[in-house]
Amino acid sequence: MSEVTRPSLSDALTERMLELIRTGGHRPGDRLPSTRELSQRFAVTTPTLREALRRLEATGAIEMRHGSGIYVGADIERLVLPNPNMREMRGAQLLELLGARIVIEPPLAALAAGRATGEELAALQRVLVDAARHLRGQDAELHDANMTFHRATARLAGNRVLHEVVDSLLTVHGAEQREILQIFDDRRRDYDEHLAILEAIEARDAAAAEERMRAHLVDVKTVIEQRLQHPPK
Amino acid sequence: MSEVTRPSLSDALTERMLELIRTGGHRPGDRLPSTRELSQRFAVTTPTLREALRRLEATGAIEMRHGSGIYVGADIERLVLPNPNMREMRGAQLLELLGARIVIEPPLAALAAGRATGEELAALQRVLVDAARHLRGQDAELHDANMTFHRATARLAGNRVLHEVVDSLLTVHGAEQREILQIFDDRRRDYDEHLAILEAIEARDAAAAEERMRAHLVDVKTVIEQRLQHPPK
DNA sequence: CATATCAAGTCATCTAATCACTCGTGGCGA
DNA sequence: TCGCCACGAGTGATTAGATGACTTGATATG
Repeated sequence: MSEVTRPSLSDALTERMLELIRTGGHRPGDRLPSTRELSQRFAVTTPTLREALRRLEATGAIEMRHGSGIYVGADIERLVLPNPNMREMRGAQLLELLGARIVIEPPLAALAAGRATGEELAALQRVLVDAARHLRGQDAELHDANMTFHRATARLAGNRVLHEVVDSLLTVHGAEQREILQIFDDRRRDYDEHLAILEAIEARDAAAAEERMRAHLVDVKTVIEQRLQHPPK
Repeated sequence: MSEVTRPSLSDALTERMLELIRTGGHRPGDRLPSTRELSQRFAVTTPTLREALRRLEATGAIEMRHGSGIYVGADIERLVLPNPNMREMRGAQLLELLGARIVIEPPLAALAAGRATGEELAALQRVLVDAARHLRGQDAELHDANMTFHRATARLAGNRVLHEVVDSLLTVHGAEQREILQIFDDRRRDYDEHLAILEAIEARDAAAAEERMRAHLVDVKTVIEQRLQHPPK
């Protein structure tokens, strides 16, 4: 069974700190307790506490001033940790991850069909050629090639924010994504569907590209749902 | 005069780590040297190094996997530390951010209409009531209330991954988002459109909810585009 | 061929100090 | 009285080495 990522002590600490700031009625600029007091209150040592604090500092939630204290950041709304937080989502969320991709990626395929240049299309082709080479190779390499296709398609859409979102989804949820591929386990079908998407984009048929990308992801999701209910012996 | 922050050892370390990733020819997914080796190379102790690593982890530059190693994150290109760092707010990026939201949020509104419970709807209503109170108040508070509506709607869709995506978009690009609101500058219209979306969700009319959310965001985008071309003096 | 076991490599955390910086306070001299 | 400055209590920054927990690939076993 795939344990994705353990919740480390320091992960939990980060959340407890956020909780402390939120429920403690602290406002931007307020000073928080000292590191000594915090480490005692949370029953961890200084270095461990500091790791949690550094994460909060990196996202702007707090500010650490040498010799002075720890202060609540100006942007109180920023009390979310994008990366470590997302990674803690696990397990049954395979389906939710696919659900998210079903919402986001098809429109991207349509956009890509509308604006991809010849050179970009050639690059996308090479990605698939590369994937074909791994059809009988190692799982890891095939997985990489498949993910590269989705990332590349997202990039062709020409919206950096959306590209970032897809990229981040596939990276942050890399473990889940890998598990999905393992359960899906139909290399040929994956490849064929990718090819169909590429052809639609090459033909600059936005509607077809969108529909094929959606069908592709729905396909995968359907298989995963079945496999989860009736695990193959 | 308050010198803001003096460069601490760990600050410098963070930058040296970034430098190592960039100039070391590392690509996303590559494994970096072990903590032990890194701490020796930089001549600091493990805890100090870890603080720097945690910051990089929080911004997505790297990923730390217990027992496995430290890996280069996906967005290797835009690695910035948020301390005194302000994000660039270029016009093109504002439009791309809105473009992303136009792709993602309408389907979420549809999902929300399909599954929101009475209690959740009541909560969403309260958010709008709260926003109404700020229609003549401070910019910051109104902005918060407006963003809360979008976040809350995303949450109602019931897909944690998608909710996380929207939340993350509004948080990470908080500065751009605030600028958008400032340029848009039509409080009444914003509020009315939010209200229309809420009504569609309450009526469990998924199609209408989706369409109104899309219209709302397209509205905003159109205004931003015009304002960017013909800035009001 | 599949499964179970094992060991090396790696991150996570602990402990107990010392060093470096900030800022208010009070002494000192003018 | 006023202003300058030295000082110290409080706080964050860093150190050192050791141990625990986890992952992963190799090996052994059925």
